[in-house]
Amino acid sequence: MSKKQLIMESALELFAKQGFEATSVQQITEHAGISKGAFYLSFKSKDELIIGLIDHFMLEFISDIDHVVKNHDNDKNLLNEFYKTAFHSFQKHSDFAKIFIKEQSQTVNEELISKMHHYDKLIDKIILGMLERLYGEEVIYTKYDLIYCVKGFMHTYSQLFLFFNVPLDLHLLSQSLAEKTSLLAKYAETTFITEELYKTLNETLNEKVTKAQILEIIEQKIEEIDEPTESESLVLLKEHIKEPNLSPAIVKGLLSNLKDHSRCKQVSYLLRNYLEL
Amino acid sequence: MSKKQLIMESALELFAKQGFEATSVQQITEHAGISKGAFYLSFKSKDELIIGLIDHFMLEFISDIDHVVKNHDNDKNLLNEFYKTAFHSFQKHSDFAKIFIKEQSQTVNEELISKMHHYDKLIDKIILGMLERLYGEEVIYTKYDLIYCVKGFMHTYSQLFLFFNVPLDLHLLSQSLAEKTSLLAKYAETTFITEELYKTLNETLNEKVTKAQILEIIEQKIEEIDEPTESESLVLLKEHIKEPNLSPAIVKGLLSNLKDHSRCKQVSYLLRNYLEL
DNA sequence: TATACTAATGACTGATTGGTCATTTGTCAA
DNA sequence: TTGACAAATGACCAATCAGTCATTAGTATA
Repeated sequence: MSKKQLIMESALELFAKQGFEATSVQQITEHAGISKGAFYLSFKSKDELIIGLIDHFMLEFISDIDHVVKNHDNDKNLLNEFYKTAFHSFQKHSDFAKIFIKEQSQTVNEELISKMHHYDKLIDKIILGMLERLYGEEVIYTKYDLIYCVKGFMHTYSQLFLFFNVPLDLHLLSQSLAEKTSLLAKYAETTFITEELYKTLNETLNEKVTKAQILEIIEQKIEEIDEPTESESLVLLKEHIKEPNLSPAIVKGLLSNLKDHSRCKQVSYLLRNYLEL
Repeated sequence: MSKKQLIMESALELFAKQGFEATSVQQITEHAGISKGAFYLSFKSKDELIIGLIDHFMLEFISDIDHVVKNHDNDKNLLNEFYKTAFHSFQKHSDFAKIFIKEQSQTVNEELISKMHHYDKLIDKIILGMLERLYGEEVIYTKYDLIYCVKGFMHTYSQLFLFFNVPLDLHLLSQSLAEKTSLLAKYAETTFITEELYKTLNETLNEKVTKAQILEIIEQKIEEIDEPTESESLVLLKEHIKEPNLSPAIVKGLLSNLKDHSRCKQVSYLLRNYLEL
């Protein structure tokens, strides 16, 4: 494990327990068994660390639910699978989920706030796509409102397994929320969040991932990954992004090499978005 | 205005903007135009201040919605009035609402956590009473689940006017949520939070379960369960709790016998908590 | 073994924290 | 005007913070 990963894991645990502000760099380095100086060899600052954590896990979460919505072929079960995937991800990375909920609107750091909004919008987009696919014209006026209901459900119910250590039947939970969502989609008529209001709320942020950002993420992944296929695919794609030199078919093939690798699928998602595929 | 009130108002503003941890006593006293020493004449510590704030506003909020539920005589409009009152209160005390959402699960302070749980339970009770009054037998199995839906709606939609400064039509919002709640109450069937799960959650929140309580729960389960493995495991664990006589490995094994049985996993959870495993 | 280079250390800095307390200021009645 | 007492002050404390950097340890090459 790289030092960077070691630090991130230690920090994750402490941030989840105490919150970001209340956790000192000293505590993190002691918990990781390294010196304070070593921390600053991996991260320029404490802020850079939390942003790294947010990026890492949010990308994984988003690529997970995006994958389900894009590739699940049984519409009847899609809602169910969506919730199951989301909650499974929360449970798997419960320390991160705690941090995410805690720092969601509590931070002072400007960059972090816009990061959060950015990811929130990506989630919105995925939920919206799902609702459109499932209900089409039926929800044309209510879909923006429904996004908030879905997120409301996810928030309240996720508290259950995040902050009370209760064993829960995620399958039943997903089924229950799928039923509720479906009921609202089919019968709710009084919409509060219209398309216009939704657009107004979100017009604040509209930034794409920059070339530099995506290159940095790929480089980080290359160091992290040992498997030759994935590693080589990443190197080739990195060069292609610096200066396009591969045919669409090759790019697509390389991306599919990454799609099913658990630690590469989020970068695969980012690349698909960046290359507009 | 008393010095105490002056300090509370200044702190409210700063906590809402920056969070509790990130706001220093110095900042508060400067903002209030008093000396640092004067702060400690009114409050024994910074923690006492935040607890005072939580108490003050939560009591007002809770008495507001309780009053609506208890005294509103037109059942047809009750849901609507409930949401309107809640959101009106959020809007009127938006600084406090921000603090409440931010610190809800982020704080380290033990007293504050139990305060929060206490008020959360009071809110639950009010919502539950409202649902029972409106739908009676109809929601006998779904009402605990519905509490979480109502709170989910309140949480997501309140973010809108708390963190985006957009003028919103609270009347329409309340109407929309009342319709949604009513739909779920009438048609939702797949309940996730059963009465038993709800009670389990709230028991663990409270002070620790006592030995007598846990023994009683186990005895009740033993009578309820027919399967020999689960039943025998319960009997052995009961003896172990009366007087510890089993090795950690055996205890762990017995608990895992219970974990996957749908009607035993709650008691398994309680035991794990009680035995601090 | 000698050299060159990177990785890692932890004592240190200056700033800030929550909280204290000797001192000053303000307000009374006598 | 004086004395008594409460209200208010802010310099001060030890602890802790994020971040730095001269120094050392470890490793690879010649």
